[in-house]
Amino acid sequence: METKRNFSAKREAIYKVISSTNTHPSAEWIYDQLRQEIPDLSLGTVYRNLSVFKQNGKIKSLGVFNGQERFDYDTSPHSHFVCECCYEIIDIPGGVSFFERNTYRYIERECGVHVEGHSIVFFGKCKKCIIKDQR
Amino acid sequence: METKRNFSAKREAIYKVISSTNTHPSAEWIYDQLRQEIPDLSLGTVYRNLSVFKQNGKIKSLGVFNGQERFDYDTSPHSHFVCECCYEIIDIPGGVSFFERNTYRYIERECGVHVEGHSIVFFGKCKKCIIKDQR
DNA sequence: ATGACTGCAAAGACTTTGCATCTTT
DNA sequence: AAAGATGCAAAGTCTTTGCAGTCAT
Repeated sequence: METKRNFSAKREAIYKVISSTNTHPSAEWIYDQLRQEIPDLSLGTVYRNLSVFKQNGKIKSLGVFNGQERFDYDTSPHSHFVCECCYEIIDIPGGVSFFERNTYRYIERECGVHVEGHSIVFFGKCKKCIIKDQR
Repeated sequence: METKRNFSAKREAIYKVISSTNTHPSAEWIYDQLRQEIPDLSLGTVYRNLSVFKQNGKIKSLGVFNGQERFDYDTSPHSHFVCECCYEIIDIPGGVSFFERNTYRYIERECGVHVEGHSIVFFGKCKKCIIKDQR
């Protein structure tokens, strides 16, 4: 059996940042959070570890918004709201995101594909941006 | 009154390409389609016109997949399937994409935001890639 | 003529990667 | 010591943009 190492101080730190925020961060945001604590951290390391986490299934990519890929440590099914002004991403509480299993089957039948997941994103303007624009 | 020009041979050609395909193209794909017909077309022009169409509401962005922004001339509400192997994007027939108006209201109440739209994307493997992988 | 559109190439933004070095086991 | 992780900087990919020239009205 291969013994996978799967530990490093920096990896832990990166995971801690992403799993302790509800900001759905980008690589750079994580990097900025850690610079003070870990001055010799490299942005490449953040990218490499995010890639590892993604493959592990420890995090999920929410897609690219405003040019940056955004991540979520909460891999349970839920949907998101993205502000088109400031690109804040927030979780939507409740079961808005769920599809019946039948929906997957329907698509598979209808399109001849195999469905493995889905993503629901609502767009609009967040509270802060609404207020900001009223001034 | 301002008189908007809103015409150019190249703009028309670009719109014709995007509106005559069901591939949900990227800028580069459109460019490649037109190179033969219009040898002096520039990729920058494709990007600029796509940006115009987006602002016009003549096309919709489906988001960034595999690093490239993909577009749809069909702006009516419908959802999509994206193959995670080859990044083919196909339309899902039927009403899979609709939310009750109440859903928007629910999110607005719950999150304090203003919802303007949404996007539903299913992920998986397309027919071609399923077959390819069986060999 | 005027304002809009375009080609070209440079610049921008984000992400990936090669290689030497450092860590963990 | 061996395998893996990292820093650094270069390279890669996609997109935007400045400017001079072109096109439609």
